[in-house]
Amino acid sequence: MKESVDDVCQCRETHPEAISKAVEVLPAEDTVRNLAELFKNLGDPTRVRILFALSAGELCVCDLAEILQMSQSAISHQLRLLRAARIVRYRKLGKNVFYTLDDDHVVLLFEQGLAHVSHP
Amino acid sequence: MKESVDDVCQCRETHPEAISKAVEVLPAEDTVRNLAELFKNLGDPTRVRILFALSAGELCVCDLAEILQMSQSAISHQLRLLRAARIVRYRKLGKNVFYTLDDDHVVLLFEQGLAHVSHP
DNA sequence: AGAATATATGAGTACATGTTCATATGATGG
DNA sequence: CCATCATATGAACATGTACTCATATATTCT
Repeated sequence: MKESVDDVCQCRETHPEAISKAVEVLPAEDTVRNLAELFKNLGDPTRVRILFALSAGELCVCDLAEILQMSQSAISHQLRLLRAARIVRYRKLGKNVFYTLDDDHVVLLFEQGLAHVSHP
Repeated sequence: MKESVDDVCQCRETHPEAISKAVEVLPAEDTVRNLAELFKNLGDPTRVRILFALSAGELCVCDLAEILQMSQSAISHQLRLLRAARIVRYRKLGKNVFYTLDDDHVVLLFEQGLAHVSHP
């Protein structure tokens, strides 16, 4: 990510008021990055399905593999990401590891997202 | 994406009730794909910033390049994606093309997302 | 202790993604 | 009509991603 002021558009006809208004609205770099990261984590069909499944209740890795008809390894890799993003939580119980949604924000995001997907 | 039933986890100790409950909750393939696609589109810092900027009002490509301090080309490529996803709308006016948020779902999603990002 | 089960992880690979650079398109003004 | 400005787009490239396969870790049972 190289930065140089001259990389920027050389248009002359900008709209200063609109620009400063937009600049004010822009959140901190960190916030933007975290928000994008969150959405990126929700932006994969496998993870979406995992999270939908977990919205019905606690499940172990094996259950998820069965539900999604995917390999245990594939599921495990995805759960790793979701754990790192603190989207899911887990508890070990014997040989099993049970996963749950960390909170209900995800469900709300899904509902909101579905409202958009189910277009006009 | 290869599919074979034997690719699936060979655990014996699954939880049938939890599984069928989860399976019921799983939306159609299409729905999952569309939802994931939506989130994927929101899952990039550049696009997040573009959308935040647009939440303050209509902007032309040039304005966005100035605001984000990025090349016109980079912005244009991202707007292409956002257009295709029907997240933004545009109108041509002379040499300029002005972009706006297609609806306010995105703002709601951002608010919801920020609530999650601003942790416990 | 040793076998079996459940999960995690590292390497490898095919494919997607975000940017740059160069150039095309399309509108406006001399 | 030609030059200029605003935007769009294609190719190229470097990086990221999602899976598979093989293997490691950890727990339970005998």
